[in-house]
Amino acid sequence: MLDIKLIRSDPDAVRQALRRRGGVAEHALDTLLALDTSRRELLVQVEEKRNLRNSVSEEIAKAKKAGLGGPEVEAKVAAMREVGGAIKDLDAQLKEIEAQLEVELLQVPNLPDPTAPAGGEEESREERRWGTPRQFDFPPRDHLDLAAPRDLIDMERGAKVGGSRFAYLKGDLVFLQFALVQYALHKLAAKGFRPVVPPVLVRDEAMYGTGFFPTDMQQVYQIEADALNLVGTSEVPLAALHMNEILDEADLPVRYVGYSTCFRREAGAAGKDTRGIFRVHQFDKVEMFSFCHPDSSREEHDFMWGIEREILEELGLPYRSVNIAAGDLGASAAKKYDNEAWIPSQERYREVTSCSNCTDYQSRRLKCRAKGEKGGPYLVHTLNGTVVAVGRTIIAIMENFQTADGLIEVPSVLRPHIPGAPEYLGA
RNA sequence: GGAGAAGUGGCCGAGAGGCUGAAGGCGCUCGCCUGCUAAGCGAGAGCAGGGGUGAAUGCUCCUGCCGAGGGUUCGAAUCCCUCCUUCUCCGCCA
Repeated sequence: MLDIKLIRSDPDAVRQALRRRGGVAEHALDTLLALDTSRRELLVQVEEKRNLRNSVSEEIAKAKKAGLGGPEVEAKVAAMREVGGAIKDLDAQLKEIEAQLEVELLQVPNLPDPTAPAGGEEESREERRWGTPRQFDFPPRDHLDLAAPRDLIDMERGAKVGGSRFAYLKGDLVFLQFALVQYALHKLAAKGFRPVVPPVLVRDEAMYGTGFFPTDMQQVYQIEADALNLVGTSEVPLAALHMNEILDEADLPVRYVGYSTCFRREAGAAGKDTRGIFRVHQFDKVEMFSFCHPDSSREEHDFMWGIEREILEELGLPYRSVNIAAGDLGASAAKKYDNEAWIPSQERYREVTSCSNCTDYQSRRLKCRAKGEKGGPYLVHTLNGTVVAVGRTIIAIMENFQTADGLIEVPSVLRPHIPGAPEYLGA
């Protein structure tokens, strides 16, 4: 959510920034400004009436205390009864306008960072490239084919039990999954991120607070009976962890690394990435999250992006990093890097991790602030980044490190976390 | 799931329709005082929204905030309803 005061005081700057996203929600600004104006007009009226009522009520109290009843007091009571009615009416109008304002405001995305390229998807800019896609002296298989001989990924039964885009992960891949998780958690904990296993079912409040509602509602599994939502990423419960709180400035940046299962409806993705576990309804992910001082979120963003690259490099996965264009950013993000690992079967780079700076967009909704000796409270900045998206990383490892015999070489950093510390899986 | 109890400022805790944004205590900040510290004395201190004013850090006024949201009333921390949370007992359970 943007600051209505900013929109009020400098609408042109906001307009221009939104234009870099391709003009999203630009049209909403005029509505927003009009609503804001009538809101403030009404507010003054209501408050004047409240003021009147408060002072006259006090007079009534004094008169009664002094034992003075009589017609004068009765007249005042009657007058205030009327004022009370007027307040009620005005209040209802005010509530209505505030609700509209809220609806509009919730739909305006964050202002992009100046260093995010303007324009749509095609304007996203490759910033880095690491490693060289391997030249195979045999035809490389994709992750499903590699899994098939030892039944490591069972899509058929996944579909039988859960429907399409569900899978059973079996055998060695389960160990590989937890090796990745363990490796990621250890690394992040060593860098000062506090490990967290968060709730994966959350209230609407958390979804709105993080900006997934209302924009991405159709991507979310909603449990109507209990008014809960399955999270698509632990970013949601991690961000909401400090909802309605004032953090101590001395504690900033407050960093967490969360491990959770993630659930996504993938509505509108029909026919896209249908093979294997690249795009499924359920996957596990290790996610990092940071609440930081507004002045240092750019550095924090680079720090977190750096961790993501370090991990891909330690795993030995060739990748490239892309600075996502403004028009392709999620609603909450001001800037985002995607890290794309080379997927041999697709002969292209595909997103495995990403890292977003949401500035104060989420914290304003979440009411998450910090306070120091000098000043505050002020809104913190929030950042999130994938540490390991287990499914996609497994795919990348399987495909990049396959042997002609169909074995999978285990990245050395993961071996200690697998029983027997094997060099190859499937041996 | 059933039966009870409770949610007040950074913390503890009073308050049971009318100068209560909220006693008292602890903690905190700034003065004063004693050679330092402690004690003592004095003062101050919350958040949000809005109006006025100023070039500005600001000043000033108003409104709201005693878990959240409604209601009753001239007036609600106090009465009523709904929800949330916590605690106790029973049941169930990994």
